[in-house]
Amino acid sequence: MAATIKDIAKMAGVSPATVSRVLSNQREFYSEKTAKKVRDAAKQLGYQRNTSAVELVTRKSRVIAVLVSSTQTNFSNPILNGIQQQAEAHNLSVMIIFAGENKPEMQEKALQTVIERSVMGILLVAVDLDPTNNALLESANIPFIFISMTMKNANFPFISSNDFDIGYQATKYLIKKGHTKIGFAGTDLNSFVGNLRFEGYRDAMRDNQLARKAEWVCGGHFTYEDGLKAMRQYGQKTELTAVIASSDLVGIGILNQANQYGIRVPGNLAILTVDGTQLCDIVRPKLSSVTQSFFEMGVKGMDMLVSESIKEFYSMYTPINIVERESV
Amino acid sequence: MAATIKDIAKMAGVSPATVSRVLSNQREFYSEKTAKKVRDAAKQLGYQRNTSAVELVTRKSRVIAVLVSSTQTNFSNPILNGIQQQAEAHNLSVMIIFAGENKPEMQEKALQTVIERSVMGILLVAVDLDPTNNALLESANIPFIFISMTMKNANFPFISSNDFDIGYQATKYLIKKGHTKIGFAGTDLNSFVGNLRFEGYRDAMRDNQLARKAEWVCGGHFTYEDGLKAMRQYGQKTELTAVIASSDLVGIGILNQANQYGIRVPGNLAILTVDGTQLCDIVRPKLSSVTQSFFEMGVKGMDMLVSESIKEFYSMYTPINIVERESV
DNA sequence: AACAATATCACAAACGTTTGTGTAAATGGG
DNA sequence: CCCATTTACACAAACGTTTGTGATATTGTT
Repeated sequence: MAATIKDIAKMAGVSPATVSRVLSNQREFYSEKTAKKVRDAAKQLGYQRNTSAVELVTRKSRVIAVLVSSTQTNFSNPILNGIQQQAEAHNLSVMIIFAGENKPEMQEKALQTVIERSVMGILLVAVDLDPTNNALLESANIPFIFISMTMKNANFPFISSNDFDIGYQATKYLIKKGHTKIGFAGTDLNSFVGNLRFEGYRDAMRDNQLARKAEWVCGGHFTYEDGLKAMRQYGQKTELTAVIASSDLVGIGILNQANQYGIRVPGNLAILTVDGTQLCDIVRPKLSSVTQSFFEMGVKGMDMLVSESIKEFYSMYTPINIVERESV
Repeated sequence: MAATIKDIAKMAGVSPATVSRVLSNQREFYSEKTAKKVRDAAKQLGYQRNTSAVELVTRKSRVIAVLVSSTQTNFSNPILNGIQQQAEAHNLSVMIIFAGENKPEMQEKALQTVIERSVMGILLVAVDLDPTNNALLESANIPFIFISMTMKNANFPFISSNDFDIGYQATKYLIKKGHTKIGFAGTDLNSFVGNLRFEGYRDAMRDNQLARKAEWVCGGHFTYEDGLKAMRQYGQKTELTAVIASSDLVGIGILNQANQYGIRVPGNLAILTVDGTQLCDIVRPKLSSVTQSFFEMGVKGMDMLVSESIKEFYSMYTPINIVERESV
């Protein structure tokens, strides 16, 4: 049905080889006169190149696969926007695949599909890859980078915030504001990033000679409900004067539950959230945050993937900065 | 580098044809004995099929392209989740491409890339296709469906809420609650959906013998800032007792600006938003909404695309329902 | 035991490109 | 005007599959 390169060749009276070279602008192979004939014929036939054929023969594709964990934290959007922007700049296509909620089998299936397509690179956004899939990812010989997720297995390249630093800076900031009893809510200490942040929190407390209590830290997975739950665990008469929320949504959960308890924010309780998305600006009081550079993660991730230098497993941190709003 | 079907054939001592048929389970073509040899060899070689080659020869692909307008309204996530769920059910891959902020050239480029890939179907999520691209979309002979966007050009199949009904039901609901002076904020009346919703609003007012004023309706594009702006336009001493917000974010903008004016919600001003995402639940007061079935749109869209019956341009509405929370 | 029917497999063409190489025509220098 | 160089193009192989058809071996029927 669709027109092929041969149809164009016939119409223009040249060989398919010439058509191919004209259409991909290999200047030293054709004269302008035949080039025009070819281009006219192509337009007239409504030619669209067949990407499968191209990728088959060239043995590489111009698509970047993005695996994103479907645990819907809202920060994946700015990351994807960054990725998309750079993809356009490099004239690449982006294939986004939801890798499920970090279930090993779903991850494996997602990996299979992208490897079959022999994509030119893989970006893993916020996916906590199960160790059983490590081998599969490596065996494909496709460059990959983790975004917004650092791995215990330090051999994998990543672009992310420094999670230890997030915990440390957040705590230090609150201490500087005069707080001594500081909660830590909404993240699973068994997860790698959760643990890193906690260590930052712990060290900052220690470095300032502040005691901690086990009940000040609450688990969770970055959700709004985790925030509500954390505040309920702290209770109406909590001794805490400040709390670090693992995400904006957690922060909002804490805020709402605190208000319900009659605890005023920031009067009775300061809240500092991690992420700093638009959500911080649309609630009242606006939430102060440790803001991550999500858009930049996407940009840098894509850039690193197309650069040749990823051969040596190179990782980097994107900056974090504390944005003061109204909640501390 | 990577193992091919021929390598397997050699190792198993059979022909490539047999390997192909074993691997794709064409039962009537091989014995279990050779099948086992083939499968063992495949596993041992770490075989991954080459999708390009498959698609080239079969002349069809198992990927659905999703074009999504990057005007980041937050409702695209549930739609994408619905799409993704059904894609898995049908064993399809999903390729997501951001089509820019409804700029004609970006739309064209996005369309080109998916057509080149000869995807098996195209889902256009919230993209307001420029008429200049209509021909391109149609010429590709690839089934497509618009999601959450109805077109003036009625010949294109879509899945969406009934926007007239959204306007009508929202207005009717507020009238039933005793309101007579009702604002309409955050949508561009020149857009097709904006206009439809406005007509619903207008007709509901008329059907209830209520007068309207031009200054009660404010334009915009569903953003938080549009909400702030609308409320500022209404002013601190507005006569309005209720307002319909074109999105949750617009509703929150109105809410925050109203609070700043000392206008109490819902005491002095009722707010009814359109969309009904999680945002409605995390602000205080919680926002009542005309809730759309976004997830279902994704599910139905994918289902329609794979069903054969889309040949005749079939469109459908997904249900809307009013969820009462605390803002009216 | 002979023949038909079936099961199992191999051959080879085809999908639409890209690209190395061969070759005829055009150009240039002297 | 002759030979060397360059320009402009065509030929054909290759990429990794799928699939129609033909060939051989196996089974079944009488």
